[in-house]
Amino acid sequence: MLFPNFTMQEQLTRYIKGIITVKDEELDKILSFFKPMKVEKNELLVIHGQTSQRTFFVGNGCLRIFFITEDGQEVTRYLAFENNFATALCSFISKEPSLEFIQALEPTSLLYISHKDFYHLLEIIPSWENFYRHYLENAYVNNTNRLMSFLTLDATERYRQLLSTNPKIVQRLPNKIVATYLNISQETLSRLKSKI
Amino acid sequence: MLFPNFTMQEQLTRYIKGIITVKDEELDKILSFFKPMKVEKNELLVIHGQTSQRTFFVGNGCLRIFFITEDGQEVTRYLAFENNFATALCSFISKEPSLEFIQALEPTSLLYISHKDFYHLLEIIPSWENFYRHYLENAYVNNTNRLMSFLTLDATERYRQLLSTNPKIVQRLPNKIVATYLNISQETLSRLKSKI
DNA sequence: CTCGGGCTTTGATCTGTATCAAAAAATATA
DNA sequence: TATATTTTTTGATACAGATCAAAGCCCGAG
Repeated sequence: MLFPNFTMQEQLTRYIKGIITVKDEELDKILSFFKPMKVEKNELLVIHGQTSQRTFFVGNGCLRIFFITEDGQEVTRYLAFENNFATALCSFISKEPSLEFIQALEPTSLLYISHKDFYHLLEIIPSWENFYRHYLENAYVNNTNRLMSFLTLDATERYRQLLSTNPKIVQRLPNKIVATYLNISQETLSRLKSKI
Repeated sequence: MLFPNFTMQEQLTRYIKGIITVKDEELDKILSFFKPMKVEKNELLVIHGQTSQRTFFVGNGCLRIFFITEDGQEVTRYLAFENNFATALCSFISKEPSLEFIQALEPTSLLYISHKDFYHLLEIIPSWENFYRHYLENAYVNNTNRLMSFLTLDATERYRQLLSTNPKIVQRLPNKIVATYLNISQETLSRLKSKI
């Protein structure tokens, strides 16, 4: 392939333009800070305790953000398929070491930008502040919805909701992972799948 | 009292200056959009289904943001004491009707700004965008911590965590409310308080 | 001071979901 | 194709916390 990243840069362009209006030279500047990268299935991109220095944009494949509880249980906080960003956002914001891991669940090609470059863009490109605002707003709304789903729905209802709002997750990922996303045990997921 | 709002404006000034650097005339402009208001105990400020047109800054007293589940349970999403903002943020962001209520739990004096004016400030005062960014970042981090606490802690652990990070909530508010904040029944809260 | 209505506590019971264990099925490896 | 490994299913049991019910307590209104 002559231009292996052509498509991914385009995908990102489309994503950005869907949110903000930018001049072409600004867009070029923005894109110039995103580097392509390929990761294998199960590879870790951010390791617990490490300051998250990068934000990822998935071109193809899937990333999951998860953490591990005191008694060793994995909990999946976020799943990003193609054309989505994935960041250990809390650590990105606070600049504290990450409590979370980021892992590829499939062979994944992505673009990444460093923390430093991301903040640099905030300074040199006014509309990037706007982009970030929308990104934060969106992350906040998602998180709140997820919080509400845990506070108000039982396991079956959460699974039903996931099926209707995000069927890809159930279709593409193994039960094991889906269960950690719904915060139920594999056994319970298996049982309620057979009932629905 | 001659200047009943003097203190509250000062409180807000201190809050804003703790986050961003603003010129005095910018600050005056900002403050000019915040109007004072008093609400009685139990009074509702935002009603379910209403587009949230306001953001509140608590001068004195306490506001809670809550929603009601399908089977009629109240769930408290956020509690704001003095020197804190309270917004039905999802509805503020999406401009959709609010799924949440905002209610005073004590006689409360506050400053409010309309949605429209808030966005107007974003346009005319560049550092306000910065303020809002910090506000969003902070809201996001809080929400994520709360999400994690529900995913990883049992009732007793959540109560202990609340006691250590936010003792005011336990001290100032009736069990009933604390229970809806921890998402446990009053009976369970009563039982675990007696054990600790 | 006292009466009434809400809070809080205590007890008994029930239920959703976890956990443990093992079989069955699917997938990867040789 | 056979074998090893992982994932999913099924069954049995245990438990945290809900719900229902009733008694006790507190605090404000008159």
